Amino acid sequence: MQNLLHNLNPEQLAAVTLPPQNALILAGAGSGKTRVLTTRIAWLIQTGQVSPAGILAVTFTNKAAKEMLARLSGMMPINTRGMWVGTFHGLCNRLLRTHYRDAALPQSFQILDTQDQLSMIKRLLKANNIDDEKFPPKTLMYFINNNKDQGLRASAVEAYDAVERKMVELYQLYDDQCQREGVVDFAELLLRTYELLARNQPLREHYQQRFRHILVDEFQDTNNLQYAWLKQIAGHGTGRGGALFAVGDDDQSIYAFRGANVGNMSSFESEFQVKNLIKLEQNYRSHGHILDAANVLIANNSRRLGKNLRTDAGHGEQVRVYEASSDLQEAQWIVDEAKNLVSEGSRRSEIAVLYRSNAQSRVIEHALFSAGLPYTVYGGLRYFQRAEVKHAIAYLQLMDNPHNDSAFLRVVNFPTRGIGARTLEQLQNAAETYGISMYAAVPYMVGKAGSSLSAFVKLIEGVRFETQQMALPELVRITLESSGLLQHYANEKEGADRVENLEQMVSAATQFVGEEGYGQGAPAHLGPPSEAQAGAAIINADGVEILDADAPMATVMSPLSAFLSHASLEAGDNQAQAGQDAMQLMTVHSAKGLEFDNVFITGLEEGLFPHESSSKEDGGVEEERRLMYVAITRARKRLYMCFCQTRMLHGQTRYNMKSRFFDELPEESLKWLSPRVQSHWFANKKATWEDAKLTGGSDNAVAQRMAEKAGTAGWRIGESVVHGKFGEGVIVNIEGSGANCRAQINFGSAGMKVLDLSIAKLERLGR
DNA sequence: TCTAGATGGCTTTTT
DNA sequence: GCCATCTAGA
Repeated sequence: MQNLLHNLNPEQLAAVTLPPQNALILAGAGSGKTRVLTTRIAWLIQTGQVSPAGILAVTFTNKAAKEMLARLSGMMPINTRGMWVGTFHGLCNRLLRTHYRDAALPQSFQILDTQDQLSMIKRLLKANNIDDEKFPPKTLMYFINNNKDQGLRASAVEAYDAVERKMVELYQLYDDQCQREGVVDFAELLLRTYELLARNQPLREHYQQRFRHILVDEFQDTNNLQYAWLKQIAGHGTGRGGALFAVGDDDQSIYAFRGANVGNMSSFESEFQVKNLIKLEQNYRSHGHILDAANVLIANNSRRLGKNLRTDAGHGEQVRVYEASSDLQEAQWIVDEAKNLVSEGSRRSEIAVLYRSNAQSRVIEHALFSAGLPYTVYGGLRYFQRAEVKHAIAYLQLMDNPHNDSAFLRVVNFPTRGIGARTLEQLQNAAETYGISMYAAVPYMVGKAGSSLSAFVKLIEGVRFETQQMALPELVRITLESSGLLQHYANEKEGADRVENLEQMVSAATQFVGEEGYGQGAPAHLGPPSEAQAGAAIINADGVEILDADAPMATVMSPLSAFLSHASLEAGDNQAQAGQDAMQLMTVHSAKGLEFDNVFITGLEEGLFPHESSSKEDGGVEEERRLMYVAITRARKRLYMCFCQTRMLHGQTRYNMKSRFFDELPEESLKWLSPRVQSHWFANKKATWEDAKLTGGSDNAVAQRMAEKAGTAGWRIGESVVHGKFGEGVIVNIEGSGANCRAQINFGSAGMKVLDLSIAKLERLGR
């Protein structure tokens, strides 16, 4: 116990040892949030306040769940079994598998990932002859998901015009189709569980009584449905529910675009009458200047719960700021600085390059590659999303649930078996006529089309039969061979990687079977034990027998079903060579939760960061500012920020102003590495900053002489200017010469203006 | 059925 | 400028 609580600061200690009541912990970046969460759980158990079975800990990502479990088992001698630690989706999956009948799902229901969902919607639109120009599949998908995230079924959605009414209609058709196929999308996992518990009182009360302590990580990222789910399981308003311990940071809320509602934090505070609010403001990560920058920046946001980070680490170095003439030069500068860092003894893996959007990585990657600096880019295709792996998964899905039309369509003609579009169209019509799956509709097909289709069905049935008694890895191997997938890719010229990925599936299955507690030899197909065997049967006060979803997954679902869930819910790693000491390239979003000694924040330009589309949305700029806050607080020792005058974007050269966030940072914490007058026009003339110095005179003067020669009244494209009315801007283009010279100037928030250079009162922005 | 060429779109991301 | 997706034609 002493050991457990030792080294906690007073706020952390207070949070860990709070009485068993609802609590909100405002945990700033680098304040030891995960530590508090896990120590709280360990403390509750070790003081005998709760048994492991009374703990429910919810996270958003599998990574966070795993980390929590790892830390817990390192902290406690007792094992973590019986404790529920997982993602919202993972926990819901477990509940639905156990109570599949009450949830009106087939036992082997399958989970659609985003790709599957979209292709399903496309199919739906086609089948109903809907113009997909008028109803873009993606729009419909967002519509459906957003409504589910709000807890709204099609029947509950209010439509105000014809288009919306149609969308609602399609939403209903989509749900019907999912139900027929026995598949659920991600949002459905949550909504279905919520509805299950709402409808089923004994079940609801059972879980409410069981979970005495519910702990939630990254609470600011919850959407409305997730919050409702938590309220339900915590028995809000019943007077006998468990205590909800929510940990979050409103300043790090960066997922509003996918439905997260920071407002849930204050709703929680008022609705649960939270008396225990603790702020963790002691930062153990960053040096002073970095923290000052973060604090001063985020203070520009209104509607904060209010929090200020402090450190004992001392000021450290200033934030280094660099203005490049072009994105190419920005990348080169990063290379140079990174080389310096490495030669000063930094590990490459302690250097992170952050950007707002993925498109920015290309130029940087190119520069790093040319310089021979090893790097890894986060955010590529995940293992289970690769086409060949998805194909293999589809075959496995058909073994487990042949009525999954998405899986059927994906592989019915892959590798090609002479089953063309027309055949499938007919099959689809038949399926629709009889209200059955495409697989089930095959016997209704006649002629040549019919025979090639039945051959496919025979293939699936054959493999299913052949593997009846086999363990999962063996089943996977047989499937890969019998389906012809391995052959197909082996024959392809560039198929070696794909073959390797497919073969990796066998080891993935082996590993999975071991980790999930299935016997290595357990038959993959064997149905789960009867409900009486699975978990402990519980008799509630009304004499109703309830099965608790407590049993290990092995008793709730077959190895094959479990493996398929795993493939959907945990798309796998996307990190390349993990072993190598490589620089880390990623978006600011994916950097959340990570920390590095050295961090570059790149592309700090108006329109890019803050992103231009954010200014249209309500509160968009505040979210961008939080994103910037997240970026800054990733750095431990050294932070770099950079931007450029010229950038290639969408195939066009753009001239952006430096980000407004620079004006919101404390000047004394910044160190400008470059004067502000270098223009891209120079760069185009292959004149570098050094050249300008050599040619003599002040740099400004040189630039001006060159501009005057060009007859642009001394002004250059790319130059930063100040206008009395419009403020700071960047010259984007100059037309005409002499007295008729007019300039197009991007004034950022004041918009784009065309000004007559002989009339407009402009001043040069120097530094 | 396969391939080349045209088209469109383009912020962020986990499950 | 790049990528995924669609379409026309061999």
